[in-house]
Amino acid sequence: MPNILLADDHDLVRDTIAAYLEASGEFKVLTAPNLDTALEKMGGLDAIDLLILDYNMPGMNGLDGLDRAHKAFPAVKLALMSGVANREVANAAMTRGANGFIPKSLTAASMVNAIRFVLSGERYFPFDFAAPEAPTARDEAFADLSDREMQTLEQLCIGLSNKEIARNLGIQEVTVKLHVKNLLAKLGVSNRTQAALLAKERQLF
Amino acid sequence: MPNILLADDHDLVRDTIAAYLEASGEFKVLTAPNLDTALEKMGGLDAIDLLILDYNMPGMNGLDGLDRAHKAFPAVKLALMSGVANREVANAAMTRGANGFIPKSLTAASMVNAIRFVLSGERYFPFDFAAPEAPTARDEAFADLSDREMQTLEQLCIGLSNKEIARNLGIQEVTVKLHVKNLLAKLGVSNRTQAALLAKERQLF
DNA sequence: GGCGGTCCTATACTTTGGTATAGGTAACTA
DNA sequence: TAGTTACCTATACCAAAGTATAGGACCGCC
Repeated sequence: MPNILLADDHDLVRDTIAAYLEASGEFKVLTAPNLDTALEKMGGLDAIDLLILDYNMPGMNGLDGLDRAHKAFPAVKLALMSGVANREVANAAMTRGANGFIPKSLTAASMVNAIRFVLSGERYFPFDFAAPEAPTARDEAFADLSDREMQTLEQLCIGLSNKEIARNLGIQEVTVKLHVKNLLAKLGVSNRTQAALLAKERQLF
Repeated sequence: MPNILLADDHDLVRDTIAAYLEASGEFKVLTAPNLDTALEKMGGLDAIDLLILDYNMPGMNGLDGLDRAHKAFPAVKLALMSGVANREVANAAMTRGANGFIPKSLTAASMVNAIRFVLSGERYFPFDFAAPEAPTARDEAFADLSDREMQTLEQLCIGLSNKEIARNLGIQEVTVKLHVKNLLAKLGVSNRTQAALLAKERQLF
């Protein structure tokens, strides 16, 4: 019987999903409340076949958690689970070596199918996991940002002033203004607050 | 056997929690993906004893959904479920007539106990539902905001300018500036972007 | 009545944010 | 080689944001 390790910081979600999977009689399910204890458990006696990671969890900053798990246990199959992630996140997860992506919009039965599929060595990646996912013209816009504009946006997302950003990046305030103006245009918003809100909404930082 | 209606927009979470509750053999569980269909189902044949609402769900803007449900079916017990809500939200829910508050940090077994408790007519309200909940000096700060300041903050969170806010609220731009200045001070932040970010982080709007 | 609070407005001011234009460097590319 | 792009800087200007102070209207409260 395959061993599954499920890492999610919400006890309720974790317990119930684990119970549901166990009830199918097909899997043995271990759980962990965060990435670190998950990795510890994987070093233990039980050989884990599949690690399911929640996207929003202590220790998982963005997709870096995937990399950590993959590096530590390259042989173990990885699946990312998320309630909010959009297609971009799913895509990024797959390119980083994940074997599956499980949106929480899935039904419980579909999840079991997906897990079975992944365990059999396939990659499960529901391209249609949600409504057509609004054109996302804006998500593409983020890709158009230059390095400096990206760094500037990151600082905007902490609510810093142009002056502070200039100091942090080691450039002049005028230059920051330029970057801000350009990134506002690229993102199609009209001021820094909207830019910060948009970036946060897209879970960029 | 008591009838429970569980409303959550995440299929996976909803299905597994419902399955877990059903498996206890103590309840009959119906489900709905949003508030509207939940209210529809309650108008049907089955008499619902307890309605469990997810805090973040289409149709639930903040706690208004609680009010709607309570007005439509005053006799039905209400519980709010949330993965992110802080103590303030829980408190507000209770003062609005909810019979229980179920944080997703609860274990599955505790949830069943809580539901049993609520169905017996008690109010379940775990004051200690999370880590000591970081001093949250700032969460209290939100309570200090006057009505107008709150409305102003709400508009800030869409990235509007003072001029636009003034138009929306039907007051002068100077007045908006005053409200902004005051709310910045109360929240302990130094500009509108930080205020918007903070409010969003606390899931206020 | 007076007191305190919220809300609104006004004038006046400083700082910050955003735009426009122009010019310079370096790196990569056709 | 010339052209493109990202990056940096400069000057200048206008708009928006934020601060300070003062005053009036309304309310509930002691």
